[in-house]
Amino acid sequence: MAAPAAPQSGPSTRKHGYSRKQKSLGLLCSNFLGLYNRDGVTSIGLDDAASRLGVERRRIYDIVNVLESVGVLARKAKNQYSWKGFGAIPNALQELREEGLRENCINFAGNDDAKVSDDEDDEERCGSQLNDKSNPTVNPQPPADQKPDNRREKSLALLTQNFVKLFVCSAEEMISLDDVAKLLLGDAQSASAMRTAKVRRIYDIANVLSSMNLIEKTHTPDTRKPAFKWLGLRGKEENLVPNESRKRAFGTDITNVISKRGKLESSIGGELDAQKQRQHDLEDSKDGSKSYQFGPFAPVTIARPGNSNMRRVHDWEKLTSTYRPQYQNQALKDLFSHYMEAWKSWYSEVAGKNPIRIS
DNA sequence: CAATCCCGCCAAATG
DNA sequence: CATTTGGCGGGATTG
Repeated sequence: MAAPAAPQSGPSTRKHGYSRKQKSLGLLCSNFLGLYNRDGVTSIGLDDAASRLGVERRRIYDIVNVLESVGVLARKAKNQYSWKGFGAIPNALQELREEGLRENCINFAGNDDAKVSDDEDDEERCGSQLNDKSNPTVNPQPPADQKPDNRREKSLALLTQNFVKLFVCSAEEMISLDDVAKLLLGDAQSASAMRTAKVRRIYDIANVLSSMNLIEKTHTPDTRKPAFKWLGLRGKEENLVPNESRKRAFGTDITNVISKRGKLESSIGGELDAQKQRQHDLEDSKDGSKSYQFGPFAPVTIARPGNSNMRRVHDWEKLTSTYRPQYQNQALKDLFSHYMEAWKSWYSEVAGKNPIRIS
């Protein structure tokens, strides 16, 4: 009983079988976003989301927690979240930045420290480290905190906050996974053991953040180590998406592939849903001289010693609800090709680009 | 082999 | 007490 589900002994099926990509948190998040981004949506029920996305409740919590940290959602009540939209992101980031800077008491003031390649801005935790029922340094709720929120200290939400603060506060636009883990761990001394555990969570966060194009997975130029690049509101233009057409929500249910890890569809016989609609109507790409290597500004002033020169970076204030996936990762892009079709369906509807009427 | 991270058990919060 | 939230890490997948 409870046999771990026969791991489908015999992956003899050369190319078919279980694909973990199809169940990734990132994809799920994209579906979630696509499902609730249309106007008219105000509240989101966890059960509703879970069933419509075809996943267990647990997964929704993961997404919701990180989305809330960026302002896209807000917990309203039990089982109930309210949709704030992408427009709420700039503000949320702003607050995170200020909050992060405030918490950052220590200024190290290290001069001749000079890290070999990348320097990392300190973050949270400056004094206490071991369990001490003192005040929890980093915490939105300053005083009157008697509740043992030891749990909250390790919550995905908080981790996400800190993750974002890391980028929003410093001028760094690329941080290696290793550093992130180290910084989120609680500053100094990083237990190699605990780091491994933490890394799992970081992957979760990164996937969700990636699906929103706030960050992108890459690796350091020099080394081949995995890293995250902060995209922020880069590439956000108020070009289209007046989003004022119709608040009609069609039965656009996009369920994640129904397939469990240990099982493989035996009824799959090349379910290539060859959409008759051509899909090579790539948007943009109008000019081939577009280099998004480093954004228009990208204030990556490596000047660390000076620091404190935090002039207003970017102009996050007018972010539209536009949201177009433009992955560069070969892996993700490949994955997305399949998903793209479904995506474009609703996207074109919302964008009003192609008044296609799917009926 | 190492990096990535899905799945879901089961324990804290709530209601 | 029933439910809702969500740590946490085994171990499957991928690279």
